[in-house]
Amino acid sequence: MISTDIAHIPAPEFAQRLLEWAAEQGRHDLPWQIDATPYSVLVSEIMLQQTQVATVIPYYQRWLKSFPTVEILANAHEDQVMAHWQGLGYYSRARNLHKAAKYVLDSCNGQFPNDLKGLEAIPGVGRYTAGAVMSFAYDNFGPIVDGNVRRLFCRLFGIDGLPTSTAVTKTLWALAEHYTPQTRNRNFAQGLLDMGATLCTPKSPKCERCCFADDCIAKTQDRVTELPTPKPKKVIPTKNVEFIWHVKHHKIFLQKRPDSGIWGGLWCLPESDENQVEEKAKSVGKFKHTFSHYKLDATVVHRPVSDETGQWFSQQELRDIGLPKPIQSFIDKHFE
DNA sequence: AATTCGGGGAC
DNA sequence: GTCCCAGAATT
Repeated sequence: MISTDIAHIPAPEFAQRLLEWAAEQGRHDLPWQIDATPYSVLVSEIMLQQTQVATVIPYYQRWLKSFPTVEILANAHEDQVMAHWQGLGYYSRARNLHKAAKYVLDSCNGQFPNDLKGLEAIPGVGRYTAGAVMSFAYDNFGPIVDGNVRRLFCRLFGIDGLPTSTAVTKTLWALAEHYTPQTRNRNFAQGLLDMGATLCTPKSPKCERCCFADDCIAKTQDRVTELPTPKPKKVIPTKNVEFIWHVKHHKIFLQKRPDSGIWGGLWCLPESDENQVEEKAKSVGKFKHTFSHYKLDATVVHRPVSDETGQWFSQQELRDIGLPKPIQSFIDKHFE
């Protein structure tokens, strides 16, 4: 149980007010809200992890067109799966979603689990996604805590401390379980997300349209700009990397990157082993790229490569595999 | 408890 | 440029 000291709004009243707000001001035309099935909800939720709605929409549409059912996804080739994820980032999500389809087919007799525990056993599905599938696919009890809920709750209940810290996270989940009703869960969960995404935004929240403004600790104590507690920023390092340019007979030589690490599972120009580099090679070109946790300073050079370690691709074939965008863009400039 | 996974929207 | 996004898995 959570103390009424923090949860200062009665649960039934909270749900009622949120549902009413959602009916009037919520989002009702997102692609994954149409004919939601456990599979389509899972696809959308995995894509939406740390990724904004506007970015996901075209990927979601293409995905369901190519992989309309969990069976078709399970039987698809990995390269085709990765190609559909090209440019979306966090590529382990794609590999896990592929694994998830195989898991549902092989270990669940093709039937999606319909409880939180069963859903969390699916590769790539954590506590948030399990709750989201329960709510959106089954319209059943499924508490959710994502970035939207963190921000909304930290303000509404006046919670200090880093919103992703262990202590605050524990409080947020307790609040989510406390306030999540037993009915109308689809509308309830959607309302929470809509409120965080469209009203209780990081900057200049639209408190005048909020159904909880009178009860919001941050608002009533004029601490909206202080909550949630901002993350301390840190400087990101720069990595210098060499990629290898190997072109023969209008074909380019690529290697599949290991599952772990950046661009995992994508085809890419071979990366030269720094320890093996003895002499300066002729540079083909350079490019820079910024990730969230480091900067990449890349040089592309001519170097010998063992043919066993990869495959040759024509310009045409490059379109059917997943290449990192900076690599794709470099190749487009220099190939042919 | 910290780190590692991308890329882009919004400002 | 900065901040952060319908987080999960790994160390």
